Amino acid sequence: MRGPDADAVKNLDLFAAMPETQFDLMMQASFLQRFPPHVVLIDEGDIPDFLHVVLEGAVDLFTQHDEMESTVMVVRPVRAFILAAVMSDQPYLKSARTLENSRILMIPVKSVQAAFEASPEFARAVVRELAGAYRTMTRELKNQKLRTSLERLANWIIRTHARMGGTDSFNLPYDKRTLASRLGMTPENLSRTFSQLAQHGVAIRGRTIEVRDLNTLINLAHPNPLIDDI
Amino acid sequence: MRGPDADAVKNLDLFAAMPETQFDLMMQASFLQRFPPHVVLIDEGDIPDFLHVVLEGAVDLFTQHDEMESTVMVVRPVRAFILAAVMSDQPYLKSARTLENSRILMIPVKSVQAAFEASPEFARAVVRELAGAYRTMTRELKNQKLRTSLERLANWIIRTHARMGGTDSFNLPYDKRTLASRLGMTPENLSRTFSQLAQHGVAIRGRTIEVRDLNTLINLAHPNPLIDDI
DNA sequence: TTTAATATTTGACTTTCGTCAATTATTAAT
DNA sequence: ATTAATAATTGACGAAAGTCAAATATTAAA
Repeated sequence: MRGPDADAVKNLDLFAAMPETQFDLMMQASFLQRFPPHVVLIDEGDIPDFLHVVLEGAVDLFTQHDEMESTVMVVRPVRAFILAAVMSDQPYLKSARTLENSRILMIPVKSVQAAFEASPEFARAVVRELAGAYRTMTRELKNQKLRTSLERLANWIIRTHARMGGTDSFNLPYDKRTLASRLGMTPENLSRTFSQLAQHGVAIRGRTIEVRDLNTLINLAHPNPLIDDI
Repeated sequence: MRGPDADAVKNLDLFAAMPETQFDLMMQASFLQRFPPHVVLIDEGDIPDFLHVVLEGAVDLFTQHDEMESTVMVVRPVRAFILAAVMSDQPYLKSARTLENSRILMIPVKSVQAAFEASPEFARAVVRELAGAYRTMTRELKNQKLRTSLERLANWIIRTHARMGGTDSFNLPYDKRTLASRLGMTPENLSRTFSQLAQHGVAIRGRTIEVRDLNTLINLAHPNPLIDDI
């Protein structure tokens, strides 16, 4: 792979410090694919064969058990996902599916592992990435264990509001079913929880969320830098 | 530090492949401390100064927010903990306190980072450890999001039963308050959930758990290798 | 041991959240 | 634009889990 896509990938923290030749070697073994929405890219339990990088679109990392299903996170460009399974040669613990039309770069596991052996810069970056992923998961577990669903939603809105640039009103980045699952609740409960937020400075019209009174919302949500990554 | 303690540490996956001289260098900068039960070793939010290794006793990794507190995991010998914060120079996301009389090895962050730069073997081990820690946290989150507290307790018993060597009856490794928190429920709810398990092949007398009918218990719990690490 | 402190259990009750079914919106397809 | 399909909301209800207080156990201390 070459061109602007390769540049975008090379600009990732994960690959930026890697020697150019090593990176090119890895890219030569990799390929790019387009997928329509709702295509399953990874089945949990499978042994990893590729490191995936979202270049465009969005990927839902989810998991199933008994009749239950839950979205763990949504990955957006440009970002690699499920590095831990790749680096440890262990079965995927999460499945992955596209949420939208997406372009995904697939780097063979062997190439990633070879690059890791060959490049100390890349090795350092892998450690940073894994440590960051671990910490993200720790935050998520804390969010889940220490908060009610009202608080989780309130904090999600605060965080997303900030990510969208702090503009008063923004659109949901994915459908409410996915958001509910991501936040660990049912769609019905999400719907009711949204209504509750009317008393706390938030207005919802369809997919549009308007933060009318951020202070009131913060007062309810109790955002915490050791949970919310703010 | 020298002697059998150093040997135990050197035998950890994390340090086993490291060159002897490098390891000795690290140990020279480290020190060993004894702590009584319920001593706080780490406060979440602080910047890491040591990598900790439990040599004896048990350490509770927990987190607090609003009036809530939750145990994330209990670390037993011989095991390092909170490596991710150390490797990424970021604030601890969890606090740590002893549950019992414990001996803790404290390795200065600088020494760990120096060893990481100097030894590719250690670098590889760090990646394995972080990837494993990430996966443990992923499992924990799945456990929390996909299961009821009855199922979490049932699976915890199956797992602990297996770890204790599969003997029919074993003792709780820590008090019920901590177990409840670890499993994401209140002590009252744990107590009631234990009673429910009487109909599913488990008998509880004080701290002793007897697995009377493992098949019945498994039938309730639905253990899953992608959650339970079995 | 006996007492005091702490941990656990139980009861009564509330809150949170899930389920199922019926509507109502929204989106996609003809 | 009309229809069909899908998504979201609402109501009615039940189940799961939390809270508070009191009663029992258990453990630690005198």
